[in-house]
Amino acid sequence: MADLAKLAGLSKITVSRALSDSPLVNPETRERIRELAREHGYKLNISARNLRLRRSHTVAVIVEMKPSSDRTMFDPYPLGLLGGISQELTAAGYSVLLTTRQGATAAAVQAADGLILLGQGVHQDAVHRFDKLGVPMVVWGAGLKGDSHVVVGSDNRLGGAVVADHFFRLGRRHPVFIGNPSHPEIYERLNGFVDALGVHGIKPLLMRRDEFTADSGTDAVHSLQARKVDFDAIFACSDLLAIGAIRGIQQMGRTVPGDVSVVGYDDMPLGASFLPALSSVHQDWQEGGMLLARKVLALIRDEPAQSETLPVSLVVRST
Amino acid sequence: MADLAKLAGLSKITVSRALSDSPLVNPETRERIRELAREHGYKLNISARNLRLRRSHTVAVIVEMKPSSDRTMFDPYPLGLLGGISQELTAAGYSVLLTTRQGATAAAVQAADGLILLGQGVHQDAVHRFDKLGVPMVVWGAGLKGDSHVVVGSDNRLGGAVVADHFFRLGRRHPVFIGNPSHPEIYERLNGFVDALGVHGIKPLLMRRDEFTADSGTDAVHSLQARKVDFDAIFACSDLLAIGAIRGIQQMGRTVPGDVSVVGYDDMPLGASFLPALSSVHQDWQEGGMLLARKVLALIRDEPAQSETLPVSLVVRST
DNA sequence: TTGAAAGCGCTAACAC
DNA sequence: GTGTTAGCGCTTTCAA
Repeated sequence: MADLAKLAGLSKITVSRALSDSPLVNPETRERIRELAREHGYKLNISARNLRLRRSHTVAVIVEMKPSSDRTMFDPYPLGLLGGISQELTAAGYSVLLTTRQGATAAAVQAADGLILLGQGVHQDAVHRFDKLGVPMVVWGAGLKGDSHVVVGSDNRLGGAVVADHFFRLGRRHPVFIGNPSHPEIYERLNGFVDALGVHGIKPLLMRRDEFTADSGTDAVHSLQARKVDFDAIFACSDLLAIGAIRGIQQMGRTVPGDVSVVGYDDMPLGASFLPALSSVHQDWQEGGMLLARKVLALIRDEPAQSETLPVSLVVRST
Repeated sequence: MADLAKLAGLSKITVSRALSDSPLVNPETRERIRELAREHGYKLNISARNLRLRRSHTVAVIVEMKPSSDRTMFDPYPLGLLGGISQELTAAGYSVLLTTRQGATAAAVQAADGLILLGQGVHQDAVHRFDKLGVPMVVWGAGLKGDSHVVVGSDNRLGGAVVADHFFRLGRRHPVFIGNPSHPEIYERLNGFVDALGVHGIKPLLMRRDEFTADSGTDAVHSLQARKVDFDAIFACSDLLAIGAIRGIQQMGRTVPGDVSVVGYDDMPLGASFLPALSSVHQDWQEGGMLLARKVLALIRDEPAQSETLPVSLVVRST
């Protein structure tokens, strides 16, 4: 900047103002300086600016990247979120600092102006650990009632409810839920499902399955068969589970959707091109990421921010 | 730091040395200072350090996040890479700055000490754009011969070759390749496949398919049938394609693996729990990410770094 | 083994 | 509309 100032015959501060679009500077002067900067390949020194402004202009995104079979954290899911987050933060002049839980002790993370937690609900210990940093924080997932964190997540209750409605309208009266309700998000799906069916006096059966694999889905259906359970609809809380369930149903000699309706969750590409094409609950990850970003930004600016749930939609295909 | 110095009755610089593990400082003094720092929740100001050291201690990772059907960029893939990158860079005291191509004009990205490009091969225009930044850069994908970029990628030629060997040992003599060889990585797979088969005097058929979906795989098989092609093995360059191909084969009234052997690529979770369980070429994304990170770090330190390909392995399951 | 001085590149506050 | 001064918090000389 000092060099540009010398070249332009002006002072450093005028250069600074010109480059940061300050209204204090004469438009012509500004253009001249900008041109000079371009010409000489000038680049703003972020560290110096951040030091001066006492801000890092950075938001740390802490991701659970260990692909555990326990959690649907592999899939298109995290990338969609990250895309939305990145887009929104970049537009606001903030950087996205990507870390795992282990890496979160790094000085750069501690210095972040804000924190976004992905892949762990509010219930996890991790959240409390990061609470202590005293930095604006937003969490993806399902909120706990009475919890004071800002949580953004898709409306899992609604997800359960729309599937319930769908089944009821199809005349299904013996629905089954497959999944692991000890995950808060899954628990909400189950809840929405149960409540919406309850209105019609229907009580679904819960088949608890911890793994989110196709095998696990097939196995669940085999169990139903072994227990001679009468069922005509399955709501699986992941697409892989759903696909496995369909396989199990076909092995029983029954048809989908003739004898049994099946709906999955997440609307993964594989489901759409599966045969029969899987009906599934769709969530807009990108939008979720953008919302997460906007919330941290609000908190950073000392503006209020509330938890928010995103709508989901049922994509009805052939199952 | 000045505060800590006052508290300890020492000078700023001694505090700085103590906290950065300088051998110049008395071990007892160091411990005393560290204890003090902990006690008072002292946090290093990264911007100030970076300003002084004239480094950002940041590596920008530029990801193509638009999930195009053209490329398998959704999937576990990028997260595995990102995990490896993050792990390695964090351990070296560097931060991972995540951006998209659009966001790459941000000042923070321009200030990065290094660049990692994901999701676009060396052939893309994007690479040349980033070249101009004059920052150490490493690219994921397939290299071009004669190209001077540092490229890390899995050994796609080997991937093709192991599948060829596998087919030959099974007695298959009429193999087909399904995929889009205009992608450099896919092109290499095809090449390895063709060359390894050529040794045995076998010439595979290329079924060009641009989409990496299951439908596209099914369609490819239907085309083979319509053209009355005699085939007994299919190498699909994605798992989704392979699954679609298997469906097509079954619709023809033929069996997998009885009549036709099928191998996919990427070894996605869905393939393993597909029925029949899909054989696939496995790549170690995590390791790839770590390697990418180590290469940029080397370049940043002005050490030499060469392109490198990672081995892949064929996971033989039921197809 | 410790310290004093200097300065990295930027911008807010206050003149003019 | 432009300039001067000062200082953000750190580490590399150089000196003791």
